[in-house]
Amino acid sequence: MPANGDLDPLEAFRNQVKEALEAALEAIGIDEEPVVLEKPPQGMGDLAFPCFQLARRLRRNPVDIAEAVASKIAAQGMIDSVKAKGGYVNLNVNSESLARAAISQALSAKDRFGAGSAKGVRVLLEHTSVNPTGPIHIGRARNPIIGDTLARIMRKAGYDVVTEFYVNDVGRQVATMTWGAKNLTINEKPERDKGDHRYVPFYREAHRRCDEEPEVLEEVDALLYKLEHGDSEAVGMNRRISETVLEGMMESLHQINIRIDGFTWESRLVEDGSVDKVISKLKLSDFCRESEGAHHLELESFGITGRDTRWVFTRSDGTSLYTTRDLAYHLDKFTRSDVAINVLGEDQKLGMQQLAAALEIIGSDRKPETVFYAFVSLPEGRMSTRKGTVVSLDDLIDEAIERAYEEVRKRRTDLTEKRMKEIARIVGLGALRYNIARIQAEKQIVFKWEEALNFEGSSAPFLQYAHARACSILRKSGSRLREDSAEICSRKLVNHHERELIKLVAALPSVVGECADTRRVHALAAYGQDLAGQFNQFYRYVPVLKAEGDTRDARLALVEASKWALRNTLDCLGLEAPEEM
RNA sequence: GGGCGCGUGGCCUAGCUGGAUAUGGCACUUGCCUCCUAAGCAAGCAGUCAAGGGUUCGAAUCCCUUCGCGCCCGCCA
Repeated sequence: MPANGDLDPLEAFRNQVKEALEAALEAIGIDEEPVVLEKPPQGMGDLAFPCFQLARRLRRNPVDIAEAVASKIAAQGMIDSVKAKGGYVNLNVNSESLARAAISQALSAKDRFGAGSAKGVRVLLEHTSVNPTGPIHIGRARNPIIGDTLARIMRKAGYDVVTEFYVNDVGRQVATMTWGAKNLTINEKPERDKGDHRYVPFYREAHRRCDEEPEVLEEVDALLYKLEHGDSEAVGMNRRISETVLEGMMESLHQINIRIDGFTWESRLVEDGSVDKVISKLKLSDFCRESEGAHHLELESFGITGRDTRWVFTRSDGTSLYTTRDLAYHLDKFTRSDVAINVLGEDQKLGMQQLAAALEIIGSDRKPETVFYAFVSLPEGRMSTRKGTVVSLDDLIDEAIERAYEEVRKRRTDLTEKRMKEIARIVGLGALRYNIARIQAEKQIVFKWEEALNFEGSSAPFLQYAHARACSILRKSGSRLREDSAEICSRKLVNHHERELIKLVAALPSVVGECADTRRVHALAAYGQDLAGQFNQFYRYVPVLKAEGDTRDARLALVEASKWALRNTLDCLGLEAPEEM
């Protein structure tokens, strides 16, 4: 039994099935066969044990084996029935005990329903970490959404999660921006009056001047050198500007319900000497080479391939590079966590491979885990700051709320303006997050407004609507849930719609645990859709308020349990659960 | 030149530790509001799972080749 077995009704069933299968296999003389279970297609049961592997090993017909195994399993506990079919042993869960377990847990755990027990594992989850030079655009917006959703899911599953943003305030890009802010006079107004947009015109112009005027480039280099050698004036100014930009970016993230627990400033790692320490260690390595004053590691033997297998970690003037500092950062992270996870764009894959090799070379036994995501592009191609084809997260947020407001107005005439605006915000921002979270991270996304702000079908409003419907029933019921809710549910909820809904509600803890362990956010979005869809069917076919006696009370309890399952799923996805819409 | 990832009905997508008729959604056609909010429900239409070969009793899933798309191979971050 896993630590949280008592909290997970489906897990309990799975364990009973495993035990029963092991005993049955032993009874027909088969030892040490790993029991692998799968989910059969609709209508064939709840769990299946395929006998084909076994058939090959024993040189026996899988159909016969399945029948022999099935005949040795008795219906008991949560196992309701066992049938052999075409080489599979299909098992059905006992609806009464599942209802009892799931309903009682959902009703008592409430907003904790779905949670796994504390694992005592410290997770440091780094996400977003974009350069503080300008606003976040949607090409990168997957990062905070995937990162925050994963953090929420892992927290729910019982990990101790701290999210962190690594602020790159040392490199050339930031130095370029700071140089621009200090030396240029620009009348062009930024797109928005917001910290992250403020220095964009300066940054853009400074960049252009660097390309065209060598002496500007030299000045930026000089500033970079000062920054890395602790010149207090340069460091102070750079820090102020970075902070302003960072604050603007955080405002945007707060709007989509994302808050980051901690920040590590890259400059700190330079100041406190940890970068120098890493550099000294690297220089002692057998893989280190020097060329014209710059140092690099020769990583060919670490499976790094391509035109260049060198990994440079100091420039000729002795200053460090981004990845060198990132190496120091990872060593720091390891002291504060048991598991370090990075959410990164797929362009960082080689960099992470090199980092892993460098970690090995300096004798670290730890490596970060990485969730890579592919970039979001526009129908006309890649987003480009220079071509001016970027869509900022701020634009997306505004558009989402605006479109949602139109939808609310179409449907509701009875609400106050304030209430409509509030619902529009919840629904619009939900749609935005859901549409990013629902897609497997490694798949490319071509951004289209009508998809990103979809309000029906596979979308946040679909889930939120089911939740609002549940709330509406509960609000109108005028009665309190009974103490013996779980018991009457197990007796009275007998029709197909009720039972299928219970199965999905019962699955929440397993789904959360699975998503957390595999670090896959999109699977929870898919579960949410199934759950909401099943609730909507129930809503359509099973009257609650018009039912009578125990049946009414049992159905009300199921609505309440469903409400918690929906709400907690929404919460893990970072979406708000409106009580009306 | 090399490496990594992706390629599933007109469009988006799940499944990818090999297994029973390939999951949902959008769009389209057709029903359902005197009934707990129709942002919903039901039915229909629609698939050579990029192509070819191989392994296997069995391949969307594993292996090889090819094609297409993305990303990377900086003393940038």
